[in-house]
Amino acid sequence: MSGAKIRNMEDFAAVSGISRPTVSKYFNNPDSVRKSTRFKIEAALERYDYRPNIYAINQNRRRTKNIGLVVPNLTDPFFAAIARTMEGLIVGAGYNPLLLSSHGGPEQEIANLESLRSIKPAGVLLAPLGRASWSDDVAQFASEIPTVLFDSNLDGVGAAFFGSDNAQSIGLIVEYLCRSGEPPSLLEMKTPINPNANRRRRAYFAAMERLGLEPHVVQIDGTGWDFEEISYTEGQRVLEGGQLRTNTVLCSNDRLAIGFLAAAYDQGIRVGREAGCSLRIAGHDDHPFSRYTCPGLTTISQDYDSIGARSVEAILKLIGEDEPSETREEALFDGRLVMRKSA
Amino acid sequence: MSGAKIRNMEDFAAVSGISRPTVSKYFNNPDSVRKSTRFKIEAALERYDYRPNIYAINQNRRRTKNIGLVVPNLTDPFFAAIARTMEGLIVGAGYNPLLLSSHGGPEQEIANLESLRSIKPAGVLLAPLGRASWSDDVAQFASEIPTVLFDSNLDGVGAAFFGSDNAQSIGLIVEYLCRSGEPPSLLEMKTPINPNANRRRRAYFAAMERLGLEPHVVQIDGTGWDFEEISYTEGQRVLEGGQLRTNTVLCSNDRLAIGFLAAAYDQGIRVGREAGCSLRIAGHDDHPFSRYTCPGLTTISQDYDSIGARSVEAILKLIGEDEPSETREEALFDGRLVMRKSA
DNA sequence: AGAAAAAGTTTACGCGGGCAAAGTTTCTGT
DNA sequence: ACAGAAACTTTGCCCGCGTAAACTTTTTCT
Repeated sequence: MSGAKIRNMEDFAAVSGISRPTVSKYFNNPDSVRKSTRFKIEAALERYDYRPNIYAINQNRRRTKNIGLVVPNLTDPFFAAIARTMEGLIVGAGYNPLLLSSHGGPEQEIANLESLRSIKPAGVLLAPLGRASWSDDVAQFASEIPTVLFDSNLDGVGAAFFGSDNAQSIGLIVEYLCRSGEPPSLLEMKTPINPNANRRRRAYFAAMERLGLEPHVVQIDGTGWDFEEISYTEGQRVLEGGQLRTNTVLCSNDRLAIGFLAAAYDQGIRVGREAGCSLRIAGHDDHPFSRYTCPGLTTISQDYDSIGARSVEAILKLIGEDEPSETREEALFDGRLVMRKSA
Repeated sequence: MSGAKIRNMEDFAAVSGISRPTVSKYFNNPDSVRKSTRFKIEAALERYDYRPNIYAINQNRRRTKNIGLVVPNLTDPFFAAIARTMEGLIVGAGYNPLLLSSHGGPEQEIANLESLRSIKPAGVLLAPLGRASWSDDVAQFASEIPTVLFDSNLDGVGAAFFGSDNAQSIGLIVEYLCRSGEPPSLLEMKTPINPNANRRRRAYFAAMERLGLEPHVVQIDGTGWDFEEISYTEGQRVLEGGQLRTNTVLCSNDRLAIGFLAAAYDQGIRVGREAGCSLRIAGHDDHPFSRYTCPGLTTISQDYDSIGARSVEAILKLIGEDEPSETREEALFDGRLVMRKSA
C-alpha cells in the first residue's frame, strides 16, 4: 500500500490509469470490462486498497445488494443454525446478509421489517413468528419488497414458502413409536405461538387415526418462548397428575421435550426404551442440544439444508425477475427420524 | 397518509411548512428545534410518513449511527443471549446495532470487521475469538475505529475490555466443591480456543493451592467449537480410563460439562451430590440449557448484564469523545455460584 | 487491411441530505 | 418595551458514486 490517500473513486481512477466511469463499471461487475483494464484496476487495488463507499453506491441504486434475514428468535439454536447456513449461501451469491431477530415479539418483527425497508434490500427472507405475527403488516411489506417465507407459513404472504412437511414427519415418528411400544400422547402448549404446532397436532390426529388408535393430547399452560421452562414446570404437574395415558409422549418440539425430560428426571422417572425405563419421550426438530440430553432425544431432523438452500434460491430468482410471477411457490421437505435412546 | 408523494426531505419540508435545513436538524435531534416547529414536523410526519434516506444521511456524516456487534459464534446460546441484551441497549441509546457472527473462524472475524469498516460504524463491540484471532489485524482495526472488547481479552487491543473475573469465579466454585465433597479435577480442552480457558486453569491452580490441595487437570483432545461433541466423545474415554482422581469434576465451561454429563449418563454413572451418586460435575458460564440438564448443572453464572451494560456504556462514551483517551479501561465482574443438583 | 463492434474516455447531471454563512424572525429576560 | 439570544430561513456547495450521451480508441472478424 502506497502513501497516497485515496479518498474516492476519482482518486482511485487516477492512480489506476482508468477513467472513473469504467472503474465504476468494474466494481459493479468485474467481468464487464476488458481483461487488460481489469488487471490495471486490480493492480492498483493491491497497491492502494480502495473500497467504494457503500452509502454512495446504494443511494443511486434501486436495488441494493442487501438481503434481509429475519428470524423469530436467535436465542433458539434452531434458528441460529438455519440462519447461519443461509448467511453462507447469501454471501456465496454475492449478496450481503443482514441478520435480524424478532426476539419473539410481533412489534419487533415489524420493526425489523421497517428497519429493513429503509435499507432498501433486494429481498428478504423471513421466518415469521407465526400466529403472533401481525399478518397484515407483514403482507403489506411483502407486497412491496421481494419476500420469501420459511419455517412457518402465513397464508398467501410473500412469493414463496419453504418448510417442513409436518404431516410426513409426525406420521413417521408416530408410526415408529407405535411400532416399537405404546402409542404416544401428544404434549403441546395450549396456545402455541407457532402455526407449525397446529399442523403437528392435526398430523398427529391423522396418524393415530390411520393406525386405528385413539389420539390423546396433553396441553400445557404457558405463554412466550421459554418452552423449556414451561414444559419443565407444567411437565411435573402432568407427571404427578398421571395425565398420560400410556408410557409414551411425543412433544410438539424438542425444546418442550428437553424441559419435560428434566421434569421426568426430577421425579426419578427413568426415561428410555430400555428395560427398567417407565417413560418414552420423543421430540421434533433435532435441536442441536438434543443429542446431549440424558438420554439422547429421539426426534425428527428437519431438512434445514434443503429449506435454506431453496429459500435462498427463491429469493435470488425473485430478485432477478423484473415482474413478480403470479404463482406462489410452496414446498415442504421431509423430516428424517433420528433415533436416540429416549424413545 | 395523504396522496402527495414525498420523495425526499425537500418535499417533506414543503408539506410540513418548515425549511429543509431545519427539518434535517430535527431528524438529527428532535430536541434541537423549537417545540412549535417540532409539532409541525411531527404532524406532517403522521400525514405523510416520510423517512430520510439512510444512505444519503450516512454518506455525509462522519460518524454513522451504526454500532457493530461481533460475536464468535451465534450458534452458542451464550453469545446469542448476550448479543440480545446488548442489541437492546444499543437501540435504547438511539443507535443501530449490526450483529455479525464470526462462526468460529479468524478469517470470518476479520471479514466481519472489514465489512463493518465499509459501513463506517460509530463504534464496534467485539467479543474476539480469542487465541485464534488474528490479533494484529484486530488491533489495526481497533486503532482506526472505536472498539470495545468483551468476554475475552486481547492484550492492549481496543479502548476497553469487560469480562468475567475468572479468578474469583473459579475460586468460588472450587471452594464450594471442596467444602461440600471431594476436591475437583479440572476438565478442559488441550488446546483451548478461548483465552478464558487459560485464565480458568490458572485460577484453578491458585484456588487449589490456597486450599492446600493438589491440583489435577484432565486435558482432552479435540479442536473447533463443537465442545459438547468433544467432551462427550473424550469424556467416555476419561471415565473408562479412570483418569479422574476424585469423584468431582469441574469443567472449564458448561458446554464441556453438558457433553461430559451425557458421557457419564451413557456409562450408567449417576451424577449428583445425592446419595447413590458416584460423580459430581460442575461447569462454568450458566449456559441457558444448564438448567435443564439431568441433573441440573451446578455452575457459575457470569454477570452478563453488567458486562453488556458496561460495554455498551463504554462504546457510547468513546463515541462521544473527540480524541481517544490514553488509558485502557478494564473491568472484571464477579460470577455467582448457581447451585443445582449435579454437584 | 479495413470496417464494424466493443470498450474506454470526457463531460455532465442527479441522488438525498449534511453543513456553513448570512440574513430574518421569534423568543427570552429585565 | 427593548436588546440580545435563540431559532429559523435562504442560499449554495459538497459528499461519492451511478449513469447517460457523445466521442475516441482498441479489438475483432471477414
